[in-house]
Amino acid sequence: MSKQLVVLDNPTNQEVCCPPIAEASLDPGQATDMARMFKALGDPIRLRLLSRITSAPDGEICVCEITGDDFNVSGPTISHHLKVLREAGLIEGERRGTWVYYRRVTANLHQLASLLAVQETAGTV
Amino acid sequence: MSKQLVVLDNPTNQEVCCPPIAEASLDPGQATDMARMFKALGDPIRLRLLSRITSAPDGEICVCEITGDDFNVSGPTISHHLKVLREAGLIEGERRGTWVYYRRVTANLHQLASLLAVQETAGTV
DNA sequence: TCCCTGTCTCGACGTTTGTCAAATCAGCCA
DNA sequence: TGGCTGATTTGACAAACGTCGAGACAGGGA
Repeated sequence: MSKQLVVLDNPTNQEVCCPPIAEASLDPGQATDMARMFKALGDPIRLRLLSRITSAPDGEICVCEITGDDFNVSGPTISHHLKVLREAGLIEGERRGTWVYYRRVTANLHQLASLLAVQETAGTV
Repeated sequence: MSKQLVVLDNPTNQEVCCPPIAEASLDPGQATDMARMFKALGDPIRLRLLSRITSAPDGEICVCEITGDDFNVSGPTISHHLKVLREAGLIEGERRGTWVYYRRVTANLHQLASLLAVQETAGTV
């Protein structure tokens, strides 16, 4: 492994998945892939972490700006949640010298959003 | 309770939540609400159930078309998953005589999708 | 009325998850 | 080289989750 700019990991980086759930039934294999990503979003701390990363002005954020923050949780726990998001393919991390930076994986976030796309039919709750 | 057309439950039916995570950091309260819905999507069986319901031609589907299907899981387990989706506010159920029908809650699905909205910047992974 | 079918609830089980403290790894600098 | 800071891994534990079988409830029909 080279020393600089190592992309930590991003196992589920499939390109494009499937039509919106409103258009056709998801097949079991696709459902497993997508569920892994949704599960990663199923925790308030991870959702806030992802939001911080995704909305960062520079497109990335240093972990040093996160740890011991207003998350009311220990450093290792933050690290654990970042790993879950990383292994789900929603973010990717990179070490630059002392610090580690995270940024979003746009394609996969977009994939989730379009999977949930529904037309707002009038009269529907 | 009246006998016909009883809406089973739909506790988290908040109207509109928050800007996309890419635009501003989610506050803790909103993150908790949204995470509850995402967690409900974090299981392959539930995702497939939601897809079946959401893509049903009539806008709703009878549980009798689901139970003992190709989900490789028992009836009570299907029932459990439907309950999780229901309590997350993603679907709602209604009994009509012998059968129970489920349909999607469009507003909340839309809310999740727009929370994940990201612009596909060129050159981003 | 009684039974039958469809759906849900209850209780139990093994597994997974979220959390922490302690230890470890990675890179910088004296 | 050694020590320092930043970030992750490990090991442990309680809580939550997914699953099932058994039983209960709801409605329809004989």
